[in-house]
Amino acid sequence: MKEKKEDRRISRTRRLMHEALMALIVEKGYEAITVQDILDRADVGRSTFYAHFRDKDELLLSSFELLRTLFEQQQQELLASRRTGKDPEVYFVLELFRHTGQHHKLYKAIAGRQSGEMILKYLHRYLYNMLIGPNTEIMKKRKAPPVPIEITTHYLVSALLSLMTWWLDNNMPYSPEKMDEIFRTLTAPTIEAAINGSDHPAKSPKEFYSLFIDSDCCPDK
Amino acid sequence: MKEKKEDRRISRTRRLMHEALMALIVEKGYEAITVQDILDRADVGRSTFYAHFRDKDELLLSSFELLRTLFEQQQQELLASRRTGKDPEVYFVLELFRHTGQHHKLYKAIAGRQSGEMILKYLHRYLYNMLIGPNTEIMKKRKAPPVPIEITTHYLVSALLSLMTWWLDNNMPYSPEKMDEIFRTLTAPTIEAAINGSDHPAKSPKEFYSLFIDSDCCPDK
Amino acid sequence: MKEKKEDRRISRTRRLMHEALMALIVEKGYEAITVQDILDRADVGRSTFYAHFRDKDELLLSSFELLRTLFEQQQQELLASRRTGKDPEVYFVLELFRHTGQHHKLYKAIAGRQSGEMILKYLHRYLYNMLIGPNTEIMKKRKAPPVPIEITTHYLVSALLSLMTWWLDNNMPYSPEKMDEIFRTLTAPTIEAAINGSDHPAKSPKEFYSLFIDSDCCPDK
Amino acid sequence: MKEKKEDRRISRTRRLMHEALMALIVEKGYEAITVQDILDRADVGRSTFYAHFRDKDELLLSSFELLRTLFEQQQQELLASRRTGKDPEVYFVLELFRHTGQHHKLYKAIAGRQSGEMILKYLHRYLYNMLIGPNTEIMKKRKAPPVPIEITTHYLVSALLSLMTWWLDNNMPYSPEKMDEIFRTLTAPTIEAAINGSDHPAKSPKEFYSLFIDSDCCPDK
DNA sequence: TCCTAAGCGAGACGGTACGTCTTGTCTTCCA
DNA sequence: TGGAAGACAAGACGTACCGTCTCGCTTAGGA
Repeated sequence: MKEKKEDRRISRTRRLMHEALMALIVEKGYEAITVQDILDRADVGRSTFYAHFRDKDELLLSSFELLRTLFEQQQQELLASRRTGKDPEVYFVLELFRHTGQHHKLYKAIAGRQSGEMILKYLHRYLYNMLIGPNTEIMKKRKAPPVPIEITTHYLVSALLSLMTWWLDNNMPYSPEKMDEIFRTLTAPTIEAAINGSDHPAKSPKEFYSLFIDSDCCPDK
Repeated sequence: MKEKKEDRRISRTRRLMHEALMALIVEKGYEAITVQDILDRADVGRSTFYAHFRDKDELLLSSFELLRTLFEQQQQELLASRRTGKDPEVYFVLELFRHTGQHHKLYKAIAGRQSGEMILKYLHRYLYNMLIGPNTEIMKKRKAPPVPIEITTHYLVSALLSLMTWWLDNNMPYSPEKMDEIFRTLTAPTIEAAINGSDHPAKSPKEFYSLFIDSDCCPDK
Repeated sequence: MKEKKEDRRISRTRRLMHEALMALIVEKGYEAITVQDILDRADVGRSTFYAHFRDKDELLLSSFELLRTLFEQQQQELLASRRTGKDPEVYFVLELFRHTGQHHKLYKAIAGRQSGEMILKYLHRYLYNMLIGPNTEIMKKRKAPPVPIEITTHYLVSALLSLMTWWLDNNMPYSPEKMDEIFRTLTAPTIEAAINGSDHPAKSPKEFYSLFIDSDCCPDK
Repeated sequence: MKEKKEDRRISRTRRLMHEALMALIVEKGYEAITVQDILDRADVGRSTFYAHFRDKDELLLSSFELLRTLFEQQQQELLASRRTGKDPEVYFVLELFRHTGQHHKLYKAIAGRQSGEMILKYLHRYLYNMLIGPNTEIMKKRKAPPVPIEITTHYLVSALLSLMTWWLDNNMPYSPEKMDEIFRTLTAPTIEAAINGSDHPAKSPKEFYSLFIDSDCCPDK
């Protein structure tokens, strides 16, 4: 009981700092934020900050884990509520797009310009771990897939994240549902192909590249 | 005549700074480098540096453009030399893997952990511009592709880059040729599907996700 | 009865802090000591410390008063024990040198390099008050001494303290008795001169300075 | 010639900092001064400060050496100008009192409250070195002085400094000439006594202490 | 016997100064 | 006279202490 109170006091400070960070990220972007900015906004002492976090990055990561936890809780609730019905119908990627869309200001500020690096790496690892389990399961049933399993997984995660960042960077011109559909359209055949040799094996280079390179390309500026 | 000499002098300075940057990147990674480090290594005055480049990033970009130029020249030469023969057989992605493999120390330091952000953005833009032209051409001939063309292009570029970085970050366990093949295996069906509705339209979500998520996934922590 | 016990409890804490301070002073010198050091050493809570002392200095002063009390008690006892005999023979300065010599570790750490300022001021005041009474008495009996009485007193105290610190800083190369003798040798004529015009009045500047400055002195580096 | 200019630039910054320090010392006392205060006052960057001085103390010492140099130059000039006449008549202690009186604001702020420690130590060393030479000379001519020579010198220096600080702390109630006279009155017999056994040897303790301690002294509060 | 007040430890907290570091500007010198 | 050298201002960083504070614990005396 007493522990609870102390915990609350402690986390009050942490919460203040998280909130300050979030507000500041939306305002001026992560990189431009100074530790002092956070202190001023959160009305917190410098030493307090460093007592809780090694640096700005650790605070960001910590905030991010809060977001992740939030997302996962929502997923659990959704799952639970729908399970009462007959059909679960909870699709991860769709929910991810929805969640991201809801917090788009935050995600855009975070994953858009800078700091993206770190956060994207984090997300990549997170999603990778999410997929690697099921994927390995599936793979074990088949034999000798034409593409190594980690590559496929890495590839799929990158693909998802690239759609995500494109979506955010372009002000979300489509609905989460549409994005989900696009994702499925683009990756489904790849998955098919990567798992079993698929019906049509890898095209020869010549065949493949003739698909879209038909001129002496003079790219860029 | 003297202008020539002066030009050389100038570029001597620039070259020194480029070399210093490259050496330092390999040594300690881009982010950890200080302008002062570069000055010391290149034995150059502070003002000299800022006379040539706005900041560290501009120097990196500048160095990168040198690399790109080198790559393009190699491509031209290759193309020229092979064109004398009957069959061009110059495949862009393959050459890209080869080139990257050759300079892997540099690319790893640059595109690996740090600084990746900026350089990857740069590369993304570069490759995007390379593809967007041909792609648009192709698209015009078809009608109403199921996925917007910019998304497809963005997607493909991200896919290529993700393979690239995976390859570098994992110490290039496969040959460039193998990577090229993997790339083709993974993207060919996607291209097919994105351009014309393909034979099999997007699977329903339920169908799709059942492909690899068959359990209450409890990823990571 | 209860007060007694409580007092004991209280003073137990205070005693711990005093002891910690003393030990730490000998170890690393007063200035280098942190309040935290004291807390750790005394195994005492931060708030407890500040409940007893405003700051580090107050603790030092308080410790010092303990020492002074000790010294005075010793003096009283000595006085009492000797008074039973015929001749008191308790000479203040001599006892001071003896006392200081006994606790030289402490005094050296305190009055040597650091913190000296405060403690020396304190001692100065203490000794000054000790002398000012008797001196004034004596002075009243004479008329118009050539040097104002406060100056003489201040001077004598400084002289004593300077011998004291010299003695401590140089690892006490002489016995307390010898130091006492030196003190008397150096100050007796001054006292004589300061009180009554003495037999020989102040020398003229020329005469005086010719005593020891006979060359163009080029002091120091 | 060019060096001169550079020197001037460099010293311009240093001069600004010295001036700022002096002004601030008079205003609020040395200890209360923050490095930031100095920077603000001198309109100088933080790094610049630390490029020139390790810390606040080093700046103070440096300033002090400037003062010392000033004093010594004045002495030289005085000496030179008077030497043209028949009689040098430059008396060191007198001039010291005069110099101190001229800059009393500064000296009071510096040597009064805090920082005194360091500066007084410095002065002590300075004056000690000034005396030790001539004194040793004189001593060599006599044999076996009753008080070791270093002690006498240390004693005299302390005596001078104690008069100095008393004078400053009490708002200079006497003229430099009077202080000089007092100094001579107080120290002349001591010097006499310390050098040769003097006419009257050290009084016995009983005799000596009866001079001013005639009651059970209850000093201090 | 329980109760209440105080001494106490633990340590979170706001605040301030420090000395380090890096950046980009600006002045000065030299060839 | 234009480029190199490097002094400089600006200001963020992470560290170290400080003195205040809130919180429960223990304990001892009075009910």
